[in-house]
Amino acid sequence: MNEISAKQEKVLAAMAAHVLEHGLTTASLRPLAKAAGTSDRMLIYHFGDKDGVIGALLEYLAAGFVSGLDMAIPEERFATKGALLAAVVTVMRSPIAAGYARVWLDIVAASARGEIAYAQTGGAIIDGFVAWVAARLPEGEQNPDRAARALLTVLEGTMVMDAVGHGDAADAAIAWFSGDGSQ
Amino acid sequence: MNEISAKQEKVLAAMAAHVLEHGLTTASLRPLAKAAGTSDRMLIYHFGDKDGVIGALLEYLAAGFVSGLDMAIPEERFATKGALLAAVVTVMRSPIAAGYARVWLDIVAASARGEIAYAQTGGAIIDGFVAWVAARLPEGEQNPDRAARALLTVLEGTMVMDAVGHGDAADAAIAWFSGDGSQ
DNA sequence: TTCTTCTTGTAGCGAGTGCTACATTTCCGA
DNA sequence: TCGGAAATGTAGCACTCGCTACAAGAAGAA
Repeated sequence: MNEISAKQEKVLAAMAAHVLEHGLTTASLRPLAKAAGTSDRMLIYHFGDKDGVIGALLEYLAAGFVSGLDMAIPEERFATKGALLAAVVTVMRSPIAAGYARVWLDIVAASARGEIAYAQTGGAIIDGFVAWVAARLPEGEQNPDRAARALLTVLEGTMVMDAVGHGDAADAAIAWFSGDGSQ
Repeated sequence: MNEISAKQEKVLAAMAAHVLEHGLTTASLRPLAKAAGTSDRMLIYHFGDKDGVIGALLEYLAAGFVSGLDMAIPEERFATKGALLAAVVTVMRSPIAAGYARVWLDIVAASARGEIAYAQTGGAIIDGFVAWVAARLPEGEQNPDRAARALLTVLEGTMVMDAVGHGDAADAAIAWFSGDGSQ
């Protein structure tokens, strides 16, 4: 359905790099076009309007994120839920993931503001992420879906805490999640 | 230090109401002024520049939030950490708190984007919140500060999940936090 | 009253926003 | 080689943004 030429792909890649550095919701057409070596005129021509540009960008970024995540953490079952969470948090804290974290929090804030396009994309990303986590949970988990969602919720919390400079709190949550909370 | 007249207070209250409905980072001077029955010219006059307006607004909103939270959940020790988390989540999901959740996620996203003023305010809010939670933790908690930070991290995760329409995942995390994760 | 200081309205500047009208070039099939 | 379609450049429109210059009223002190 979405036939994109090699040229389009290059444009998207360049814009994605710009967005990963500067944020998504603050991006405007002219800077985006400049980063991609084209003009706002051309972006509108190819994507219809700004929403089209943002939508394509979101799709591109989401795909890049999951492939990067798969690269960093191949599909294999972890010994404990805590180890899996710690591994994902480590990846999310790496410099190359920082841009994705920024964009993700932009999506979340826009969703909370009621922008349904963002909320839908955000929900879809979470759905994919739940499956991704469930496939890496220790074997014998009674309710993998439920466990994956709980783990993801804690992960989201750590991203928020990291964003406001409270990685210490995030660490406390990870440690607590890894133990049973009693220590 | 911050002497604010009754008139200023009214202006701030009106602007806060506007921000709670429409978001913080998307707010601009003219709509803000209109909501407060004044002019952009006057906002600059009283607060210096837009950063001054936003700063005063953040201060006002933070104060309103903690007083509302104290009202909803007075200072008393809960029987379990899970019960405390569930109580806070219930409050945060109430319609009157929705605006604060929106604003909070705006602050988080701006912090991630590197806007230090927001990051500092966000960090301070978390600090206050940690103390607030610690004071309500069950007695006999070995490390209240650590437990409070872990609880808060999970709470932040639930807010993110709620924002993107995955309250179900948040519920899973709450249930898991309340038990020991084995059920 | 007169003078000074505080407060407010009017108007506008320069920059940026998404988007469009119009003309031109480029390219590919007939 | 020609003709139509796709692609691109130039210029600009109507709007919003944060902020400011200037002047006029309001209020209080002398």
